[in-house]
Amino acid sequence: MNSEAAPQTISQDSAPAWLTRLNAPQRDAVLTTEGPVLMLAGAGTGKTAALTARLAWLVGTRRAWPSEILCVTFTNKAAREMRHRVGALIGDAVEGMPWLGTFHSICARMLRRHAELVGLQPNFTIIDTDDQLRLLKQLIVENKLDDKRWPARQLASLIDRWKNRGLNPDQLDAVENEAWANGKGTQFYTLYQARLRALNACDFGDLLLHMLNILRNHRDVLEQYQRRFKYVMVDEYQDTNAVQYLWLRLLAQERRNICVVGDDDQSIYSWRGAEVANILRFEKDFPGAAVIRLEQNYRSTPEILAAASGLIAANSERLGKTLWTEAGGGDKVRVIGVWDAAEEARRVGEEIERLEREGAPLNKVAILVRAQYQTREFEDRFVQIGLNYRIVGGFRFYDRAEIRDALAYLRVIAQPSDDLAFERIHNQPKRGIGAKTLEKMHSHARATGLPLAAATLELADSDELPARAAGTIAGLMRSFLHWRGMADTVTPSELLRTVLEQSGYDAMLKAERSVESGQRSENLTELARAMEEYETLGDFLEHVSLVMDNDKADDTEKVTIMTIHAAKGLEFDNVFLPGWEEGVFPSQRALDEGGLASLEEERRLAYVAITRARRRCTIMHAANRRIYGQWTSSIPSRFVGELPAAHVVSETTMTGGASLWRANWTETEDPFAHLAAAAPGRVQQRGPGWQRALATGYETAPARVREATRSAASFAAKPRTDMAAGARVFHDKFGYGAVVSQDGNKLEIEFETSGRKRVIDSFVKLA
DNA sequence: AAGGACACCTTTTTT
DNA sequence: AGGTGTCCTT
Repeated sequence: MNSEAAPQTISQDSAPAWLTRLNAPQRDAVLTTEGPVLMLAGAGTGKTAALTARLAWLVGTRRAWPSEILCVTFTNKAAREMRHRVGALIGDAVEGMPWLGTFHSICARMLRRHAELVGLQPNFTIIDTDDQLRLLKQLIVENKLDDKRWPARQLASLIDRWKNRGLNPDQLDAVENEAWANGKGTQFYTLYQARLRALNACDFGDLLLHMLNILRNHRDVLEQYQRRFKYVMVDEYQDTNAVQYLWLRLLAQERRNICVVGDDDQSIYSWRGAEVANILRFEKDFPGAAVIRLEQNYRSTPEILAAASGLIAANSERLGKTLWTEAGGGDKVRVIGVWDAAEEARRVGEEIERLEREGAPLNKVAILVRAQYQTREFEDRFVQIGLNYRIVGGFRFYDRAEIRDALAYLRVIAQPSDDLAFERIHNQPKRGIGAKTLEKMHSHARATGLPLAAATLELADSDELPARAAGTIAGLMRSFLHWRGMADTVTPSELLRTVLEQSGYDAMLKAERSVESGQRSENLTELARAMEEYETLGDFLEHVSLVMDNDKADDTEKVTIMTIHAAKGLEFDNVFLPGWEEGVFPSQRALDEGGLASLEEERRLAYVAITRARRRCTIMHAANRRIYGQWTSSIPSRFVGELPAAHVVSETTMTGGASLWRANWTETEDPFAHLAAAAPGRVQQRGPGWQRALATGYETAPARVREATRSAASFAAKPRTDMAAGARVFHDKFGYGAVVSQDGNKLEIEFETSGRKRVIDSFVKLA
């Protein structure tokens, strides 16, 4: 799309090219500007195209100024993308779209204007999860609860849940109140809120809850925003939680020009309070809503679509969509069974090297995992074979200790009452202020009601502290005064450089002389560089807490490794989906706790995963995996079994194919007996995935058994030469035993405690 | 006050 | 298995 075509006005009869390029339902979604609109957009159906066109249309036809449109997304990435694409359609007008952003950043912007209505100052701090936990732990300890029995994490997640549901402390019912420390829910929630207010701070949940409270309690403010926002648009509506829903409803209920876009089949965030119900009941909330279905898929091959559709069909409670595509051809979805996670990584590595040789760009290859811990195996392997990769998510840039320290300094400068930040750096770098002194500081702060930093300054002026400690503290406080004075005259990034230098932080890193400390210094340099585009410290700090992420632009070609959650909304030519095993995906937790609802969410997650693929999708399951450092046998995921057989082809890399698995499992013992026993309620004890694996890979001749090239070699191809009958050996699971016979790479061993077994020689070492 | 040993708990997923 | 938090030692 070129940005020269930037019509500022559009008349109805000369529709711009970007509009005529849309398909009929997409165009409907654009042109139905008045009244409520529910856009049900399946995966890959051009929902962002429709949404951005709609925005451009509203602005281009002068129905609204950019500043009169509220456009909400969930992630910063989505907001950026939308801003970018709208810009391509209407040009610079998009610069003036202050209300395009995430729920959190938009609410933060609003809350700064009305902070005093909820007892905050406009420069309030937004604390992150880490600060939140430290704060809660302090509260728990101060109030004489055992923080082992009642961990801060648990309280944090309860409070989060309450906030997500729009509940203030006084709105908790008896059940919720009981949920923490035998009826102390309300008390601790209240204490926490009071403490935050005293710190002039709020957490992520507060951004929304405070704004909701303001809109509820201050008619004038509500009306001001209702007048301002002529149109409201919401992306990923299936992911909204109760507060977000209530907030939107208040803002949109007057004009009713609200257009929500979503896909109930891609609702994967119920664990953080999202309620699919919001999208399911939209038509009830806004009677007369136009319902527009985007069902033509522009992304995937028919085989991939069919596999995904077949899988998701197993869910109940769907609004129902039928994805179709004009494209033809394409490979079936492959399902590959491997021995263990290491082989899984080897196999993926080989496949990717092959793709690379065929000229496929690595940027369009992704490995999507269920949980972060699965990435390690791939990382290890790719480092070994020298394959460029990038891991998205996990630790963010600003989660690193040195970045958080630097930010803590800046926070204290920006806001002297930020006790959490002050506490973080009071002895970083080491100044000889330990637990004892800190305790005195805290008790003095409590006694006087002063912020920690101010109380500390007072304390340093008294004889309460040893002269030495008092001296260093006084020095530190003088530094802060000095920096605070500088803040108005120098740029944020200059300020940071000064602080790092004068505080001794730089010196501390230099003195360490390790590889990591060098890396840390670089990170801090990077931070200072990132700050250069901000004019004020406040701007920067807000960006850090709400917007900043670490996907830096990177021009080198890399394979992407990330969680399925993080991949939502993205697409790749080639997608690898490892770890499709019961207990991994669906996750054990989903199986244990959430019942059918959470199993269905896992299935939606599987659906999201498959629909990321444009050309080829490869699903893998390993027979053995280490979980919590313990070797565990696993059976293929039930989702494997639910894939429609006509669109799937199964393979195994096992050398000797069936015999190897059978030798170990089906003939000698049932390795899954414990799994079956652990799930008495399960109808099919082994799950359909197991049936499929047996049927396609191991019982009958497989459709296409691939002999592994390199991957199997390390564990199966070459028998060990250091084993002979009679050798005493050790096996992780079975313990000590004596080799009875050797058959290729398989050993028959008489174990001292567990009897005679057939095992793979690589799992055994000489004792 | 600081550094080291040990117990422990973990793995969903993120604004 | 590995990282974190707590306690014990110096």
